[in-house]
Amino acid sequence: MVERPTTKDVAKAAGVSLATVDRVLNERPNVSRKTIEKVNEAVEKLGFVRNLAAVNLAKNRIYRFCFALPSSDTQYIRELEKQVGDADRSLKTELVGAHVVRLPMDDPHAVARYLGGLAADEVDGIAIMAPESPQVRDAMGRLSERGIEVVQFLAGQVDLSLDFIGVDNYAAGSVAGRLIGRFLRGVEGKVVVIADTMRSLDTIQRRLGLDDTIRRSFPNLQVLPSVETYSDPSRAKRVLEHLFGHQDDIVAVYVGSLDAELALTALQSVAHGQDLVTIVHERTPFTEAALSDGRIAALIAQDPGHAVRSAIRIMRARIENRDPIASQERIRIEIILKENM
Amino acid sequence: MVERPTTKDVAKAAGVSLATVDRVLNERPNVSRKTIEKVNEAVEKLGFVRNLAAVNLAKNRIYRFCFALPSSDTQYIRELEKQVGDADRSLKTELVGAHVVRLPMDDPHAVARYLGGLAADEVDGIAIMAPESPQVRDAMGRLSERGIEVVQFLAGQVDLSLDFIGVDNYAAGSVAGRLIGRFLRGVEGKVVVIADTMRSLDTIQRRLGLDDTIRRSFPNLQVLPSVETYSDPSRAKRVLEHLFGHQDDIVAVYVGSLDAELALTALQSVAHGQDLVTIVHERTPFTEAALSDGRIAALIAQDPGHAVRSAIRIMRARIENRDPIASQERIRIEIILKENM
DNA sequence: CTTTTTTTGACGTGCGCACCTCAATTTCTT
DNA sequence: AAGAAATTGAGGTGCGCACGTCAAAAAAAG
Repeated sequence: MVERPTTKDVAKAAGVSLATVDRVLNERPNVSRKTIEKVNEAVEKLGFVRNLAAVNLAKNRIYRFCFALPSSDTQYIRELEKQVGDADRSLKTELVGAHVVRLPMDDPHAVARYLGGLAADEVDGIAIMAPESPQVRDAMGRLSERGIEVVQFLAGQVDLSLDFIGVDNYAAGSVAGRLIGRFLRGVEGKVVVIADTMRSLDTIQRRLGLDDTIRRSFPNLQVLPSVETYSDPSRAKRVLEHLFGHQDDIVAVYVGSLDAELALTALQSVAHGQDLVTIVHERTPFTEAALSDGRIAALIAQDPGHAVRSAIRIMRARIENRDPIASQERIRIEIILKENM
Repeated sequence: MVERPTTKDVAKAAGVSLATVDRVLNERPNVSRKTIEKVNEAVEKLGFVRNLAAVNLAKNRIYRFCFALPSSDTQYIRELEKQVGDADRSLKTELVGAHVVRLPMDDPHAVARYLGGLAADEVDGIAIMAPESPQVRDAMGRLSERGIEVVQFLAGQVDLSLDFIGVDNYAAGSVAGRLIGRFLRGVEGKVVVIADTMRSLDTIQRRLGLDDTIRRSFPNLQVLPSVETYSDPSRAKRVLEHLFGHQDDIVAVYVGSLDAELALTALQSVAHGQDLVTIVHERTPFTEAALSDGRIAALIAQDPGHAVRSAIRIMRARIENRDPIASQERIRIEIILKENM
């Protein structure tokens, strides 16, 4: 049985009092440089590590984390909401709570207004899934200054100094490119890209990754200009009909946004019976079914449960002034086939 | 600010004393059926959840977990060892320690002897990565009875009632099969399977998965009998030379064990310049390099860091009599291409 | 109804740390 | 050297719970 050193041991080893150790450990004022060093040396020497249980108990701290998700009600968002609920339940015992708010992410002012109204005594951290916009970015920065931990969740604001939880979308697009190229093994033809809208940063990055990989590694393929559905089924069908009417050697389809269902439904009525290599993003009941019956060749996904838990761990680590474990928190780009569903 | 209910609140709500609440919560004897129900109802009503920090503090409990890994010194095992070290460091603050012991896994008696010598006061749980064998299985069962939590780590004993951390190897083999079939897109030819030894359960299961998928979905391919290297480079080279000398339409190679380096090195000298779809298991510096430069088409992997952390969480949950979060603990079969390394 | 057994209550202690107050001491100013 | 300021020590309290002791009350057995 190995006894862990306590603050008392540190005090003895450093030749100072408990109060002083406390001052050093909690970075309170009025401690001389020399004393700080003495204590830190003792900490090093003993390998002292704060007992988190005791810290949390003493602080009697409850973490309340909020996930701001889009109000659009897709299967993927619903899955995220469920994961937040699960995390909330299973982390109760560890003194953290998590809840969801739905915000109209297409209205940056409304989002910024909501964020602006948040107070540090109602929530300790917030994970925001909002598309890039200056208003939102500013609001996030201000939250951060007000002492609320902010992370970007699955959707990015460019080059902000906040933590980002989610995959590298350029790489995700590249993966799609390689899968399509590999699955077609030298066949010549054209690749259709379908997206909700190409104005979203994530979609743009995925498209770039796809283009670069295809251009570099699969010159037999040609990527067509993106088709935007604007989440409108009839529009989707119309533009796809036009496309398939004018191009006769389409061999692959890549849906670069989150609404695979809309895109694939439109596609099915337009390109029925054609042998297409189809790649879409994210696991949902719909995409899983499509993968099972072969309408989709592969799925590129990021685990929503992992993303939620990771966001919580990161916010918590930041609040406690610890460094998150980078390797644990990196969200992987998952490739899902029928066999590893 | 929401106040969490405490045992005191439960006592008040149930109309009993703190001592009685304690008796019920910790399942101590001498409590009447009625009282137990009253307390449980109060717990339900208030949504009371034990404060883990307080529990751990009061119990002043330190968890010591052990990872029993094979003494064979491959890159993958070394990576596992590193991950255990990382976990040990980052979980210090949460009162858990983890360390590695290396055992000669090819000697079941030695393994069983080591396990038999373990006492419950030196370790709280052990994760064992040992190939299937009756002796080891028995020893694990006895450990479990002696109050040491045991989990099977990445290598399985069939149908034991212990937790298993690792991927479904049949599915992993199936994934390999689908990747090979997809990447070859109808090309006819033969698939070579290379393994350290086919006597390991994991390897057998992967082979089965591969066979079934190829047979069902890719009748253009034919899987050849497995080649065993016995971890011997010269033997590997010899048998592969023989194989490639007698078969002229080999189109794919699947390395079903963990020693991709040995197999690929032998392969390279034998089948230099041939266009083979090669699939191997696990990320190591070697396999990553091979993936980068195209010698490997894809990697099938299970995240060793995740596996280690998952094993620790599961052992801990078992000790605390909690249920692990199934979805968090499932190890995924990862497909890794150049683009999502 | 008494005796035995079971059930309950009251109370104390300690886990390791944070945070607070009030002196006592040391160091710096002028 | 005297006062002001900075630094340190001593000590207490409480976080929520586990665990132990002892006595009182209630229920079961005779």
